[in-house]
Parts: sequence; C-alpha cells; structure tokens
Amino acid sequence: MHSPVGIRDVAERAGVSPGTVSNVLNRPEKVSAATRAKVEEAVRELGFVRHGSASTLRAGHSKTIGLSVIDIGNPFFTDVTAGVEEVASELGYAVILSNSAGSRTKEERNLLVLAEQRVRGVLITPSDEDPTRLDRLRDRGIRVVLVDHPAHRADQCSVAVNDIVGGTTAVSHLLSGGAESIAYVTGPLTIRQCIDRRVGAERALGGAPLRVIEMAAMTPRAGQQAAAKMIAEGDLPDAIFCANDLLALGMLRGLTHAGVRVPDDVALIGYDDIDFAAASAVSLSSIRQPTHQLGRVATELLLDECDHPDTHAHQQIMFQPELVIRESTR
Amino acid sequence: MHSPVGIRDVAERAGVSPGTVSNVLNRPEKVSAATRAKVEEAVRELGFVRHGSASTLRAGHSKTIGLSVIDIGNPFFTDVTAGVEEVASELGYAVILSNSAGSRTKEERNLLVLAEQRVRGVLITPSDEDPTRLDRLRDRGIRVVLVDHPAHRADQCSVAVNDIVGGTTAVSHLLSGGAESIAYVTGPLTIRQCIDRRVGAERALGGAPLRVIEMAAMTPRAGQQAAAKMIAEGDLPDAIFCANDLLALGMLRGLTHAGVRVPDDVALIGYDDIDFAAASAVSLSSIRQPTHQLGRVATELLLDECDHPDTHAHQQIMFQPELVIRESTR
DNA sequence: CCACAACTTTGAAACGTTTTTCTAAGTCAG
DNA sequence: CTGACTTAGAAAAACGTTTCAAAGTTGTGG
Repeated sequence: MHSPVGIRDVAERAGVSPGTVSNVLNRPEKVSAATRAKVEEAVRELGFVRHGSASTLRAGHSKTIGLSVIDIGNPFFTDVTAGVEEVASELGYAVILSNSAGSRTKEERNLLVLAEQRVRGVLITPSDEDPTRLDRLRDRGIRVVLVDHPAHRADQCSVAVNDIVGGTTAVSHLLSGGAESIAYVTGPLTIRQCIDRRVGAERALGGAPLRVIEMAAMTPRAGQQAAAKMIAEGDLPDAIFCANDLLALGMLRGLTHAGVRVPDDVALIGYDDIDFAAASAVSLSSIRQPTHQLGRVATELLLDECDHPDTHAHQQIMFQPELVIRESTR
Repeated sequence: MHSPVGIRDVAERAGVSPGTVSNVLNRPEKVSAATRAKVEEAVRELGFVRHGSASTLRAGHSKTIGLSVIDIGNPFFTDVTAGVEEVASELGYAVILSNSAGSRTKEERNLLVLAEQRVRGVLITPSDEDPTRLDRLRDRGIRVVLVDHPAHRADQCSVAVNDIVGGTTAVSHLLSGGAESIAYVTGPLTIRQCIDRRVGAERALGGAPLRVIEMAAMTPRAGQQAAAKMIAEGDLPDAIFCANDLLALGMLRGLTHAGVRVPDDVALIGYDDIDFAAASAVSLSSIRQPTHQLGRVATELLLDECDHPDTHAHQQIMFQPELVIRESTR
C-alpha cells in the first residue's frame, strides 16, 4: 500500500504550486497549455486521485446525490434507479441509494445519513404527503426533486406520470373491446397512485358502476387471492383492470387455474408494463410508464438546479402513460 | 436557510470544548453522563448534523461503501442490493451504487468515482476475471469483497453460490422425474455462472449427452427464440434446464404457444427463483439462490473487515443452492 | 492533609483540498 | 521606452472535524 499521494505531491513533481494543480483539475482553461500538460503528466505518473472529502469540505458542495425509493425490489423503481444512475454517472456524480421500504422512520434515518454526507441534492419518492422533512432538507441547502409524485409548490421540481389518464386509458380500452362490466383490483387506497388510477377508471365509465376490490399488497400473491375471491363469489366481470402488473400476473395465474380463459372469458389489463408482462404465458396488456425516462429526467432537473442555480427554472413535469396491447385483451 | 451549525456552535451552547462534543459523538463512554446530556441537548436544540466530509478528511476513513453490480435491472442483483442496503443502513453506512452494465470501461470509471469518494470498501461482482483494478483499489486501502464470484486468493473475502451443485441438482431432479433426453439452454458460455451450471448438469448425467443451446442474451425474448428454434428443428427433449428464470419464462411461453404442454410434454426448470417464477401461468420450478442473504453476508464481511481489521478473518463463503419444485416439473 | 491514581476535559494542530489575494512577467499603444 | 493593462502562477488562509498530549478535577489510602 503506497502512501497516499496528494495534490502537493503532484505539484512538486510538476514543479508548480498546489493551487495550479487545483486549477488544472477544476478550471483547465485558466491554465496555460504547457503547464497543464506537465501537471496532467504528473497526475498520471503518480496515480493521483482527488480526495473527494477534502474537496467537498473546502468547496462547500459535493459530487453526490441521494436517491430515496420506497421499494427497491419493485421493477418500477429498479428501472427508475437505472435511469438515475446512468445520468449521474455520465456527469461524474455518485448516487447514494437508500430504500425506505415503506417505513417512515427508515426514510427519516436515511435522509439524515444523506444530510451528513452533504449530498448535493436528493431524488425522492416520498412515502407520505407530509412535506416537513423535505422542507428541512431544503433549509439545509439540499435540493429536492420529487419522483413519481407531483409537486404541490411552484418552487419545487417534480417528475410524475399522469395516473388518472392511465386509468382512463386502461378502462377505455377494455370498453372498446366490448366489456360491459369491469372490476378494478387495487392495492391500498391510501396510495396516491391507486386512488388516481381509480378516478381515471371511473371517469372512463362515465357513471357506470366500477367494482373495486382492494387488496392489502400489490404482489402476485395478492392478485391470485383476488382471483380466488372473485371466482368464489361466482360473478366474474367481462374485464379486469389491475393497479399494477404484479397484481395482474397473479390474477392471470388464478384465473387460468380455475379454467377461466383470458382473454376469451375475461379480458385483463395491468399497469407499469414491467418486463415480465410480455413474458407471461398469455402476454399481458398494460399501461406503460416511461420509468427509465422518469429517472433520467428527474436527475437532469436536479443536476441542472445544482450546477446552474441562477438560470434554473423549476418544472413540474407530467408524463403521459401509454397503452400496450397484448394477448390478454385481444 | 439558516446558517450551518458546526460542532463549535454546539460546544459553545453546551459550555464545553469542541473536542468534548466530538467525543460525545464518537466515543460517548469517554464522557461523563452529565456533560453528555448537556451536549446532546445542545445538538437537538441547534439541529446539528455532523459534516461527513470534514469527519472523513480528518479521521481518514468514511462511512460509505461502494456497490458495483453488472446489471441493476436483473432481479438477482436487485435482491442482492436490497440485502446490502439493509445491513449498511443498520450500521449507519451509506451505499454508493454503480452499475457497470456489463461494460468494462464503465466499471472502471465507476471505481474511480468510488476511489475519489474514499469509500471504506467496495462490494463488487466483477465483470471479468482480470484482478488488476481490484488490486489497485486494495493498494489504496479500499477493502474489496467479491459478490457472486469466488475469490482466488486467501487474503480476500468473497461470497458466492455453488453453481456446479446447482446444475447438478437441477438435472438430477429432471432425471428423477423420468426424463431421458435433456437440453441446457444457456447464455454466453463466457460467463462463469453459465459454464459452472453446465458442468454441474453434465456431472448429473454422468456421461450421457447434454444438448446445449447457447443464446446471446439471458432474457425472456432469448428464451422464446430458443423454444422456436427447438420446435422448428422438430425434436424436443423430455426436459429443459434453463440457465436462468428469464430464459425459462421465455421458453415456457414459446412452448405453450406452440401447443407443447408443460410439464406433460416437456418438463422445465429455471435458475434463480425470481419472484415471477412462482407467478407464471404454469409456475416454474427453479434453483433458488439466497440472493438477499448474499448481499447481507457480503456487507457484514466487508464492514467487519473495515471496523475490526485486527480480528477479521478473511472468508470465502460458498452458499448452496436449493431446489424449488413447482408445476413445471410435476 | 498529602500524594497519587483515575477519570474528564481542554486546546491546538492537522487532514487535503479550494479560493482569494497578490506578485511577477508579458504585451501593447503611444 | 514608459506606463497601463493582461495573464500565469504562487502563497496562504480557510473549510469543520478528530486526535492527542497536557491540564484539570475528583476520589482514595496512608
């Protein structure tokens, strides 16, 4: 283990002052081509790597951002994360990942760790509507961009997808396929996304009744239970709209097992268009959200806000979801 | 935005010296209960948050670790990541996530960023066998633990799952179900995991021939293509072993579409036991790897190495995979 | 009542950068 | 050739912690 090489070692080797090395590193245009070359040479020879903490301490800002998601196991968030990592990495930022796992205390603890690390900004899918923790971050000078959650304030960036439109699109599609009775299988109706998708569904029905089946979780298992319940109760609708693909996949499995044919007996549509939607035995129609894009754009907004605070204009971006038709609604 | 409150503000408020505040923060047992209480009170009143960079700079080590994975979109790595995040968060460490996306240059760039951040250690699933970049990290005093890759050296921790045993288990299970001809559908045979699983499969066959179908990717799409190819060629085996569940799901779909019944006509088994294996129309038998555990243990090893370097004993841990029987091989 | 040990607390230096101020050396017009 | 102006680089002062030797405090036994 060779002793750590610092900016002064580089300076000595190149025959310049430490300040000049710093300039080469941070504002190369301020330095003449000749000395720049000398310094770069020295950096290479000595294998110098800048000490991020020292840099952060003195400069007052770091090259890291925080990402706080609700469930890292959900393909939706995984895709978002991939998009975030991509952009951050391109711009030389490191991403600190934290998973609130739906727990508010864990989220709070994670945000504290992020504050200690003096991250430049935070991308967060908040686990509830309470804005005080985020305000506290902002007070500390940490920028915040909301992900998959529209901002309520104009001085705040956010990136989301219109879930009401998504609900409407899904149900309209089912109606246009000839369905007359429709059921909505959803997760907890405390979750904004579930509520909005329901509102959209009802809007499409224009007053006709929507049978709502609320499950505690949004997993394949829950979907299968919902299927069992509907079959036991004996009256299947013409079509089923599930609030996410995990539910829909479980539902598909439950129906198929009971001898119900999809889409002949019952049409089925999910939400999110995760990779596995296309891969199931009867491929699943779904509402696609630009997840990867969501992560990319959120990160671009955040880093723009950090790097160009004067020209930055806050934006609340709302993407539109997209209908993907597959076998389950043909 | 209130002006940043530092350790000296806290000291002043509590009527002690900055050194004492630092002691309360880092070695509470060195401080009398009375002053500790005073200091903690002051911390709370002022909303003090320690400046991680300053701390890292002075103390010489940080409270962050790096995690470098090959494909953040693959549920296998997602599960590992969740385990890592869990343990790190419990112990107050932040996790910097980087995704090499299979590209060696990207991996290299990411490792540089991690080195700049002076992470305490790195968890990495290396994208190839070349050990020089890892040696370079170790030279810098950054501990390295290999994930899903057995270490070749004794002074190095690693956590992996025995893929040879997994291959043997899968094929033995197929044989015990009465299969006589078996095909192995795999990703590129440059990938260690694919090779090992094949070796295990051949071991189970004890000399009997194994038909190997090598695909360029390990995705549902590739699995479906493999199915189409086998059906076109006209001779289906009794059973198929796929090198991961994504391939197997695609295979299942391809077979079902061609009217081949699983498991009646062909038995099918995958690998990884991702969540969706249980959720498909014909639930998929698979080889389960303790993915979450993999992440947890790797992190525990790394942090033990960091926090107790004198008592730490390097370990190469090899987990055993587990057979999960579902409908596709009944 | 003193010497000594055990325990607390202090104060200043140091960690490796960035930033700001300042000097020296060019450059150019008159 | 001078003086104003520009530019490149040097020197030193921060940034907010931790550390460590030293000083201070308390308690104990003789």
